[in-house]
Amino acid sequence: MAVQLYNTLTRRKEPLETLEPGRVKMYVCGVTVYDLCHLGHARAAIVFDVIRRYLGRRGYEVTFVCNFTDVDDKIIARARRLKIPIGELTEQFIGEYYKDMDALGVRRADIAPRATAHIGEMIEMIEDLIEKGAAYPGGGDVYFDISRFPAYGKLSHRNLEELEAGFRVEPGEGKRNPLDFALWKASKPDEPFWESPWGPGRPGWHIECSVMSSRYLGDRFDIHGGGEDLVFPHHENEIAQSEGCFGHDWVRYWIHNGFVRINHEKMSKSKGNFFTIKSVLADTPAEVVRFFLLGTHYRHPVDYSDQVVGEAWRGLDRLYNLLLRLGPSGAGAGGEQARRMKEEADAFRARFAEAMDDDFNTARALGHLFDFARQANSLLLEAGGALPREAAAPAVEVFREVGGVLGLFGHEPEEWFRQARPGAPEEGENGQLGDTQVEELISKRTDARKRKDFKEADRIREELAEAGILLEDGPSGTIWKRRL
RNA sequence: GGCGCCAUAGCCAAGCGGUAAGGCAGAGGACUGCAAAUCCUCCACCCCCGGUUCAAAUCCGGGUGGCGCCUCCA
Repeated sequence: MAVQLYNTLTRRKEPLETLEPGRVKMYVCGVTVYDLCHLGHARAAIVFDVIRRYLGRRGYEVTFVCNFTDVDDKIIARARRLKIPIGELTEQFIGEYYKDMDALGVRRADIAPRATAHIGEMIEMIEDLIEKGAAYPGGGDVYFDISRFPAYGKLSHRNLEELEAGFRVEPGEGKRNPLDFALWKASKPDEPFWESPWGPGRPGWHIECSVMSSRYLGDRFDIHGGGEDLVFPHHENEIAQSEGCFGHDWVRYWIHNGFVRINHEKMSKSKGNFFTIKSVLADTPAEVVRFFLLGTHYRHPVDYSDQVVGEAWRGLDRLYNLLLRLGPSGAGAGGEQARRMKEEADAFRARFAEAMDDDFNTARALGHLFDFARQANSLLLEAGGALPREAAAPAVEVFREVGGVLGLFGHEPEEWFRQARPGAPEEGENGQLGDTQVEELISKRTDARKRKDFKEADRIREELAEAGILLEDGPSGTIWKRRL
């Protein structure tokens, strides 16, 4: 059974049939680097990161291209305000982008091209479009001629009449038709520019993706992705340019992710209702963010709130707790449990694949993961709380596998539970204890428990509790977690 | 105004014609020196009204309520 994926172009799920067997070429629109990234960028990055990882796991050789838009109005405006060259500004925010995405566990693209490094090719493509009669210069600008591309609107499923009806006419532009869009913009005084056959200027936004994708993936490729706000006009325009230039169908599958919302509204710069990735990661582990985001299907909106993230965190804890329990090797004869653990792990592996094959349904996949966790916990219980290493191995292994796809379970479970929780005493504050202090107290308590001095044992438990440390006595000793 | 998406338990969420996954929270029970963790049990007639069908949360029509795109936006 092939991977099924929802194609914005056809509004249907379709089986993935790649141009070349066993290979997937995908291009995802990256960010405009003039400011810090927010959670909306994080979702897009994580969604396509997971898609890419899954296809890789599924046996495809994936080539993943994700660009940086490093010249545009906002970049120019901001650089001017800061009185620095745009290159300095974009360099800085590309750096911040990588810090954020690395922190979120987003694997880097195979190729991350920058618009300004492909200006010459953009000019060539624009010239080509002019030659083909699909574009025309006007007053130092160059526009794409919508009337020459009858299929315009096929991605966003609109027709020209509808579009014209709602279009806001912008004055002072040399367009023949209000829907025509700029391929090249003449530069104003004091703006950065590149020389071109039409005079000094800079590329329009859309042309860069057509140029860079074809440069690295060829003039046809399999998957093009981005946030759903890019469907119109950005991706529609890309199609017009590319198909107008190449003279054939361009991209096979269009994938768009839904928005992150705050109080039911789209998170966006202009609304000002955004959280930067940095601010979120200041008090939430990256894996919690991933887990939270992957708990909703990628095409649906997700509402972000402290409450919901807290719930996700506790859910992830449950999974990590299983990993914790699978760690220490128990003595017991785990033959029967070992056999069943293997069965459960295999069954889960199959269900996970089934869910992911169905339009990358991570939410359903996580549901199966919790089912599996319950089964594994039951087996652990039957075995007296711990299993021999060989018996636990299939479970640990399948966790590794799905973790590798989802970008989860990258921590040692002990370490996971020892990270600071929000509201816990701050480092250096009264009551905050270091790991070694905690462990000393635990060993004192263990001695006390051996003497059946439960009063002293409970006193130590209480002391640690006040410092935000939770103790759990298990078959293989006492473990501790940092808790509120 | 045009086009489109969504509406499932206290909260989040899957579901794509065959009689409601999963998580969080809550209740009861088991286990435990205590506790936590874990396990078991319980907790939804799927926004409303019509229609199609042997059968609808799922399809069609009409409401109501959210949201998005049409302008830079992941």
